[in-house]
Amino acid sequence: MAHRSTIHETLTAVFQVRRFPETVRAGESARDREKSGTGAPISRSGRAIAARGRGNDPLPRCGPGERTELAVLLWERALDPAKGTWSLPGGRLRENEDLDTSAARQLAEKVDVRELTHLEQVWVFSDPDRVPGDRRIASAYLGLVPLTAEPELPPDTRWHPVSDLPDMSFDHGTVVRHARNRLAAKLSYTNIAFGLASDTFTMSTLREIYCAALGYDVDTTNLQRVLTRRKVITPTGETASPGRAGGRPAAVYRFTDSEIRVTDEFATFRPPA
Amino acid sequence: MAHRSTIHETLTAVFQVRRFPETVRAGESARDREKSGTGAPISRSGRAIAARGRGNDPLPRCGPGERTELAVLLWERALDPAKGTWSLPGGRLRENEDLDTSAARQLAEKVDVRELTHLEQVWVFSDPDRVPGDRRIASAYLGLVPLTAEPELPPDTRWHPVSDLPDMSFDHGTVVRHARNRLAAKLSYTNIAFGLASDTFTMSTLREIYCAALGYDVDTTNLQRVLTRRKVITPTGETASPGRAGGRPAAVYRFTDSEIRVTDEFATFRPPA
DNA sequence: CCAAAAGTGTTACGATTACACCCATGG
DNA sequence: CCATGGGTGTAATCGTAACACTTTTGG
Repeated sequence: MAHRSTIHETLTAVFQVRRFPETVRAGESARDREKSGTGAPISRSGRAIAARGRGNDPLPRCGPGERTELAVLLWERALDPAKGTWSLPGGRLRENEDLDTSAARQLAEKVDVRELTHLEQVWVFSDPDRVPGDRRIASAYLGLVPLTAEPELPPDTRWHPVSDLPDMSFDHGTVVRHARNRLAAKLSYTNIAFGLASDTFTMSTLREIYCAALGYDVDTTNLQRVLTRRKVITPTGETASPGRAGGRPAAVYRFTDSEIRVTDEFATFRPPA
Repeated sequence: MAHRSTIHETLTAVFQVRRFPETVRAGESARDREKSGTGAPISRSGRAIAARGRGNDPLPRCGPGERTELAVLLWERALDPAKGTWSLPGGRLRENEDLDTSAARQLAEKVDVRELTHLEQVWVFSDPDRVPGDRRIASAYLGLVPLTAEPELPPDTRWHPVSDLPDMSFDHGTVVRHARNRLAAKLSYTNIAFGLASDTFTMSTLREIYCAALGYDVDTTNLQRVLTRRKVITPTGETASPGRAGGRPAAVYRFTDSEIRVTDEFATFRPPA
């Protein structure tokens, strides 16, 4: 039997809340989605992009034909093994770094790590045959990038909505699901959303973030009250001017801490009835 | 620079609810711990052992001078490095096993693994210098042994109350705390207590288990209602005869499942006010 | 003024905690 | 018949969900 070396790698599911063109759910509940859906894949209005390019609070409202969704960063394999499938960023652990350091370093090849607001260990995948060739033990990580960041990406790399993952390499799909579940759970009892939000934001922006990350609808009012009571968010005192549609100007908030913290050990958001 | 090989090991915190002689809360926190802490865990009354030796529901009431507590299995190092400190069972990962398998195999040297009712991954410790010599990346596990089990132990191995750990090797103390926190958290929203309870049991026994594992007092009445509503426990229909002190015979229950399961995603036990 | 967006207040509900009271048994 | 657990029922509490109503702004 040939000698097989064992290497240790990290794999990071980097999440960001983004807008995607409405997906065409072919075959099934097709028509409704189609109408505004298919046509506009690339066309995120220049204005929107410009507005988000800046550092702060660009109220990303859902335009028609767009959905705000949790996205994960993937790159497409140009070579075998698993050519053409999509993979999580990551790579081999070096001799003198710990896993956290390694995950951050590997990510630097794909995104500007200065944009990375949070990184945490999620799970270890150790099936001896999880990938062909040498054995690779994978430590899975969860990473977060804020709403307003628009990092440059290498040509093989793209954001994909987690609700509609492409053909994934090896067990990378499982990794994404694990990480997403972890994120959703932690939204309830920690301030982890700081990693997905921009420096300052309005409550409706924050609501969109929570909706996207949790996968269900959240009430703005209650979100505000809960997060304020727990001192997770703090009003800056400023207000944001409304869009051209009018409306009352929104109060601007920021996260009290920029590091993860358990804010209420016994808290649980629940999906709507 | 000398070449340093990297190996992957597992470390398992095996927990069992056990009775210990009451710690003497003497003058300060220093002396008391030393006295009964290190020395005494052997002197459990013969009767208690006999009663618990059998397979089912021996209502372990706290006698005077005894406390029911969560215990962790440790062995004492006879050799350097860290001679005389206490370690978690574990060891090196083999080429053709995954981490779960490895953890179970390593444990077989310390306890009868047939007694092991649950085993799950908790964390990875990867600091390049966490132990002297070759680099060891440690995957930490949580293991459970039921109340009634009284496994044979090797001479260097002993149960220690988690509230009073001895001098621990390397980062093993941190591992124990991590695992214990994980256990406490999962008691709220999963049926993980099946791993700590015997096949069948009365509510007051189960209460003791929850108290020991959570570290705070739990109301028997409410525990029964909550676990019944969630269908975590099922009445067997039998009753246990009361002790010589008299009292109404207790209903006997069993856990509905003998595998971990999320029973109520949004549940949280809270400590008493 | 009217529509749109944001914020306030109130109620409803679900789950858990706390506790008083009734039941069954041994001595 | 009484002390000792065990079990049942009910009230109190806490947090979040739901929603109607008021405020502020643009057209």
